[in-house]
Amino acid sequence: MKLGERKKEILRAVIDSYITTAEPVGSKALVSGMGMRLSAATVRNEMAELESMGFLEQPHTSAGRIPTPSGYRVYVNELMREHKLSIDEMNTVNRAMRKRILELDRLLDNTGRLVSRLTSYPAYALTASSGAATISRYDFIGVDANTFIVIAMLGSDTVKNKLIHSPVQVHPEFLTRLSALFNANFTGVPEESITQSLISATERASGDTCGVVAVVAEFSVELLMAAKLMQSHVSGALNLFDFPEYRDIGKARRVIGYLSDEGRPARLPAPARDNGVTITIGPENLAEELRDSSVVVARCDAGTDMQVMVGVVGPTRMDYSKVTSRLEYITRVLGWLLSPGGEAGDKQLKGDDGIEHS
Amino acid sequence: MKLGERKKEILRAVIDSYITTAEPVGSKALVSGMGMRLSAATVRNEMAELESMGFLEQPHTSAGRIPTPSGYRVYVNELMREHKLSIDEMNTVNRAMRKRILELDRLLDNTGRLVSRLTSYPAYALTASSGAATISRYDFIGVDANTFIVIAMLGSDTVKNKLIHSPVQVHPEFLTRLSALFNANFTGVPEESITQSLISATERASGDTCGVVAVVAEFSVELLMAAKLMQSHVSGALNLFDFPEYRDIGKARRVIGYLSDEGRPARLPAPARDNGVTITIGPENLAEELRDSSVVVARCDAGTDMQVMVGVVGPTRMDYSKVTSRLEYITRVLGWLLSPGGEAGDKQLKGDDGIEHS
DNA sequence: TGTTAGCACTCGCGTGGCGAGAGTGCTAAC
DNA sequence: GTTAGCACTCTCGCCACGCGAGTGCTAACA
Repeated sequence: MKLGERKKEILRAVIDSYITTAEPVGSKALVSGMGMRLSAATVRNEMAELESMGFLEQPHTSAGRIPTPSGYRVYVNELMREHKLSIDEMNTVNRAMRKRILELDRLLDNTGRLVSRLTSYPAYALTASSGAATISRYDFIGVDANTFIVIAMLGSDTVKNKLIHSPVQVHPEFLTRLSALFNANFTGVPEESITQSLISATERASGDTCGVVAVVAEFSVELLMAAKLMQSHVSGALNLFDFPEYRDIGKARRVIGYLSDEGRPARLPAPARDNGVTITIGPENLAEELRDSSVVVARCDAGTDMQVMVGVVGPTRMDYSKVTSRLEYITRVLGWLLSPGGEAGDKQLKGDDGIEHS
Repeated sequence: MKLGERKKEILRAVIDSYITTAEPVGSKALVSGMGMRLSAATVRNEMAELESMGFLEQPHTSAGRIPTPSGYRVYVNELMREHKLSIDEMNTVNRAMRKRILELDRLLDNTGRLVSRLTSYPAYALTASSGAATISRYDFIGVDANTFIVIAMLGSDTVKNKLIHSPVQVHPEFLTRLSALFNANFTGVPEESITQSLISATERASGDTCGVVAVVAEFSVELLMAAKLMQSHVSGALNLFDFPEYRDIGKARRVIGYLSDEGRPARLPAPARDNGVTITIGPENLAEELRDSSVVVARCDAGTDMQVMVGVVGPTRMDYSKVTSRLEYITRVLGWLLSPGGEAGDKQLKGDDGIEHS
């Protein structure tokens, strides 16, 4: 099913126009709007053929044409013009990302916000890791007689803390003992290894009689579960309402609900390799809720067993070109920041001149 | 403007019915639906009078009546029947709150979620503190040669951490020096006292040549700003779409946008005293964006100079009675948890039998 | 005097017909 | 292979119409 040069041009013009206006585009509008050197009648014939090939369709007889999902498919695969980021936009990204945020989840949150601001579509960011997450170290800090802080580091990029009151006094030596025990027995183990018997043993060994050990263990399990759940950070959800295709509240609701619902992100599309971008158009989506939306998602790898996905959802007539280029740039920057020598990436952005030094 | 007993009963019946159906209620529907022992004609006369008093209005001639804001006002002030929480609901609250979360912002987040689940309206939670927030202690933990964690405690209930990579090696002695300097000079001071000259002095005193001090100082400022901003945690925003009055997307958007927008919460209503509940109906709201929504907000005090506000927004025909009772109960529990001897509150909930032991 | 039944009236809402406009497909000419 | 012309189709906005819910008024009743 090879398309002739002229058909390609017309298909591209139709999609470009539909992307910006959301109105079915007719032959007349096409020749006048675009700088077409063909007559409307010829364009009509071509459009009729594109329709029979399944790339265009008419909402009803005697209306203009709109692209079908397969139409968008060939558009993103071969027709789409590459969109360049302006210097301004690059600077925005660089400035936003240069804040040296090292904690993964805060970083993802920020990235999502940035993406949704830059694309004006709702955005999400989430991590997937092939290996099970484990806690790499514990620290205990006494605050006052009854209060202490436990700090747990997850892998090499996430630090979480919790403030704990104890019904009885906590002595510094008790905290030292806790620290030794947790660092010896709770680090490097997956969530399911934190069993009741391990907790009881630790309670005995530390001399804890009032459940402090249990609280710390519960906190640890919570962290490990959260890491496994691939929580997604959604931002700019309200942007969805700017698009006429989501005037229908139910539709918008389902999409936003789906994205925010934890656990669900499992069924979002994901690119196969580092720096890859995947575009999933309407019915290509696995999730029922996204069947009439499109998803563009970029991946960047951090270390050997963790991947970050940054994605955007919108109507099928999404501006694929603009979104793709921005996602690509942002995940590239994210990759620099997350690469083992994170500071190297940091240096890349120092310039603030928008010129890419890679 | 004293209302007769019968007028009160009719006004209450109209509002009760309108709250559940969102349809204008006519005289006939009233006498048949409710167990009225009066005839429709009499009710009609009374309703006409209530209308001339400004408590009811007709969307158009020959439609039923709907309550006006002043109608709701007298309803909440004197007509509303007290709603009792069921044992089940109390248990839900107790179980959800009993998790011993001590960090304020996580607690607020959870509370908001709980409220929106229990009321089916969007909920928000935020803190206001009369005194300026300050950092009460710093801790520095070395992770590896180039990496360390800084932990800052805000007041007595918030702990935040940040992972920092340094371009040069950080020695344990350097961290000790940082700790001493920050605990001496950065604790107990408001955000505006963290000046460039203080930072420079600290850099010199610590021997920092690569901006690590600046990063920690910036982190501190960020925390203090966030504490001052009264960030609000909004949950269940999507619930708004269940109400026909928010079918109009623009309206729903404005309300949700207003709540989520940081900084804005300043203009939300707030009760004057601990455990108080304030109901603000439609045009009574200061914020333009809330002029046709109602807000119910409960306050509970934690310590001497911090207040927590938990609120709910919805259409003016909100179920004030249900919402008020739930907010009251939840903030009471929150108050126990936040009271200086937080564990006392914890004990109140131990029973899980829903019986209130206070 | 307060309450009730009856009745004419009002007005929003949903339905159906109508005309305008946009866009198409087909055919014939270039 | 391309273009101009023309009849046809279908949506959308507009308007008139009738239904029904609900009212206000009046007169009769306890």
